[in-house]
Amino acid sequence: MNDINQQDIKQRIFDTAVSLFARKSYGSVGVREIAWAAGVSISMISYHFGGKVGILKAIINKYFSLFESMFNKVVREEAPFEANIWCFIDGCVNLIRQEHDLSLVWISELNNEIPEVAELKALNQKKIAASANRLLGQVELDFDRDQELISIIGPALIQMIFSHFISGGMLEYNSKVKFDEAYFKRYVDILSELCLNGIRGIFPVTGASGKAQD
Amino acid sequence: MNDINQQDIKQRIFDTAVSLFARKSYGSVGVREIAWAAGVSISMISYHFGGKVGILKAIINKYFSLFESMFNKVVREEAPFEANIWCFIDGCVNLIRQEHDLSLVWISELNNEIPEVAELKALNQKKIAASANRLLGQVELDFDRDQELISIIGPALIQMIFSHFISGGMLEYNSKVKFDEAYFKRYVDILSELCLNGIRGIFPVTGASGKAQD
Amino acid sequence: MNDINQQDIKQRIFDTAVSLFARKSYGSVGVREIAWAAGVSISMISYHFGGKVGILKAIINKYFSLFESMFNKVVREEAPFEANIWCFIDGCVNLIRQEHDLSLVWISELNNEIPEVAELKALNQKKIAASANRLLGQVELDFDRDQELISIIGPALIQMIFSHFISGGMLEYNSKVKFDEAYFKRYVDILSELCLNGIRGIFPVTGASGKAQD
Amino acid sequence: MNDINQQDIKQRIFDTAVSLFARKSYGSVGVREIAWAAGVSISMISYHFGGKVGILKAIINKYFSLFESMFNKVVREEAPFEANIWCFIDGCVNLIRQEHDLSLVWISELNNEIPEVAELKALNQKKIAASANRLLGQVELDFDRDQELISIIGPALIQMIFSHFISGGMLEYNSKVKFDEAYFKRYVDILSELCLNGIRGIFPVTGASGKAQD
DNA sequence: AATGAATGAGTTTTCATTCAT
DNA sequence: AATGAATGAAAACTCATTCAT
Repeated sequence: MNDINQQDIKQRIFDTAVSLFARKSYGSVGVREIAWAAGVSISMISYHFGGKVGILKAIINKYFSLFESMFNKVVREEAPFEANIWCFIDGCVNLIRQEHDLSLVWISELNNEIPEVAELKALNQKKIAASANRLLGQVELDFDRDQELISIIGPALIQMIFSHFISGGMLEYNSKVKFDEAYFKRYVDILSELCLNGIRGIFPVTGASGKAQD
Repeated sequence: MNDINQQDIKQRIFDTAVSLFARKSYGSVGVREIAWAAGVSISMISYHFGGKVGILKAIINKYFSLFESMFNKVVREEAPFEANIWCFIDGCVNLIRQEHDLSLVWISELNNEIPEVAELKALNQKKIAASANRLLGQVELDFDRDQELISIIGPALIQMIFSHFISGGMLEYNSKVKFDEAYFKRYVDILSELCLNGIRGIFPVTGASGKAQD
Repeated sequence: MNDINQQDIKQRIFDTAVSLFARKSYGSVGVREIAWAAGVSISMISYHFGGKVGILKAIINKYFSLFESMFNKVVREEAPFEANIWCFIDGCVNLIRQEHDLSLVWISELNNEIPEVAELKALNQKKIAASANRLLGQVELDFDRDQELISIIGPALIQMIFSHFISGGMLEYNSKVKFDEAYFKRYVDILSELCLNGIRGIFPVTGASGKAQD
Repeated sequence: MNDINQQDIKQRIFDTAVSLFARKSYGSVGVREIAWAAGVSISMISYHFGGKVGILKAIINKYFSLFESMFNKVVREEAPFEANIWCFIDGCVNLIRQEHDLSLVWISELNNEIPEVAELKALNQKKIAASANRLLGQVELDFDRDQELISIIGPALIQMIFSHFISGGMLEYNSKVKFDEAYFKRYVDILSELCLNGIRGIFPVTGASGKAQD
């Protein structure tokens, strides 16, 4: 084997597993299937990832590093809240589109009960919470009153962003719509409007307009 | 065993499976685990449901019948669009809260690849689409222009409604919030506002205000 | 399958495993080998014994129940110490000859490190110690002085008794000796004499002659 | 790596393997475990010993060379039989104490069924037999009559000597005894007495007193 | 209707060894 | 001399289902 293939194998296992997990869920995919699809021998999975669960952990870690760098790139504290929301949604959508299967595995295996994975989940939660707080830090919030609100809108936003990609087959009944560049531009706009108008409606005067308004 | 137990057994299997599938996903739960947890013999699963997948199909069917009757109860064509949206969200949330595990299994196993289940999925999609159309039928829509919009907001709404229940552990970072009756009242209100304000923002003059408004 | 075979399978697995473990050691025998040799399907091992280690545990338990009932049958507190020693050795030798492989597995896997087996070992130790104490209870011992002595002679006696069966191949160099009934009669006599004369030599006047001497 | 490390590696593998085999038996220890524990790469085992079984062969050879030189040092043909017995037991005990794990592996893997190892066993048997004959050669034996006796007492003596080290955990019920220098002095004395008194009892007049006695 | 023994294909993981470097 | 990636066979075990009772 040459150097290219050596690096290849680990990557090929990873990519194949991501693709299979996304389509069939972690629990329904066996190591054999991954190995066969990747064109490597079964033992390579234990060798490179220490077992099946190791791939999942690698996937989660990978997704988070991508999410984090995306967040740091698109959200700027000096920007207006509205712009940041749009940029965040746009960043998420771009990330999901670029790393479609990876993102899908992450969102799908969120309530995975494997103990080792639960640790990573906990870590992820903290990171997400920290990121979210940076985003929300811009808005003048009465925390005692609005904490509840945030704990509702936060997850709702995430699920909304993922909705198109999760529902997958559910959308097929409407086959006229083409999922092209323009579609996703609209997708981001609509979700962004939905979110901002929604928040404005709920915080009638102060609040959602953000500090940047001043 | 007497007749009471007979019915018992099938029900006990169903309930136990729902609970286990919700916590650990369909793929990660074995028939033995179900049988043991339900206190019945393993063969009973094949006997009553024709196999493991039979339980999943029963779950999906059950959820749909519940969903359908909920929808028919809360959505009224003569009511204003806004009221219907609120009632729909409220109905969904109530259904999820009453049949928490059942709902979770349904939403989680949406992109299950088992062929037999895929058929049910197709059926479900049609039913949901039909229901959604009844809801949306109230609004004056330019279908050629707004079809895209609907195909975005529809799934987004569903995922938003489920967001609190899906994200589960993700919310723990905010431990001050108690998930009581008042919380879910607020939950419905907020999501409803978010949705309606959002739509109003996007359809500035005509549109979202709906036929009923006239 | 008829009733005879049903009971047969578990027993056949047990017997086959005992035979294989005795010849090749627990660690070197796989479940497949056992299943094949016993003419049953591999899953039957997990089914009936909960796994490979379950067979070993069953073996140990079985041996101990045999050992215990043997001990209770041959050792009588009212008999003289010398007679009891002879009877004990004779009982052991008979047990080993009747349950040759079982005994061999037990003695061979004594320092097995499998955790689950260690628990059984501990239990066994207590039982053996209790039995040994009943045997030694007859002798007037200065415990503070003779505890050491007992802790040396006890294991030495056990190993001596097993020596012929452990060494297996080691004896082959002397092929003229036939291992028949007469041989084992001599075997018991010799070991018994060795033991008693040895003890008499060490406890010159009091002691080993035992209470029964009075 | 320099020459020092080269020798180091082979030795480290050997020592680590001896320690692991002693604790967990040959069959239960894998090459990786050895390599990891020794801090060398896995291939080194095949490289230096030609495979896992090569280590075991090396262990057996090593133990025999130690045993042989011990025997030649402690047993002297001109010495009285009793003295030789004591010296032999003392030599064995010292060897076992100095090379505890090595000795344990040897005694534990005696009935190992690996073909390559069986050859070594055969060789060992001859050497032991030859050594034993030198020891017994001192005694006036009627070989036709006493061959049986020897074939019994020989292995019994070996097992007796090892008994303390084999039984390991079995002794724990008697925790007051400390296994110090004085203990092993007593250990040798007791076993020696046991053996000699035993033999004297069996060969009442002639025999065990030995040629050298005259 | 209900059981539990039995199955064989399935699971993941580990094995000792080989090979190119 | 030494490595570590790679392998294929084998490890123990679990799977959902079937079948005689």
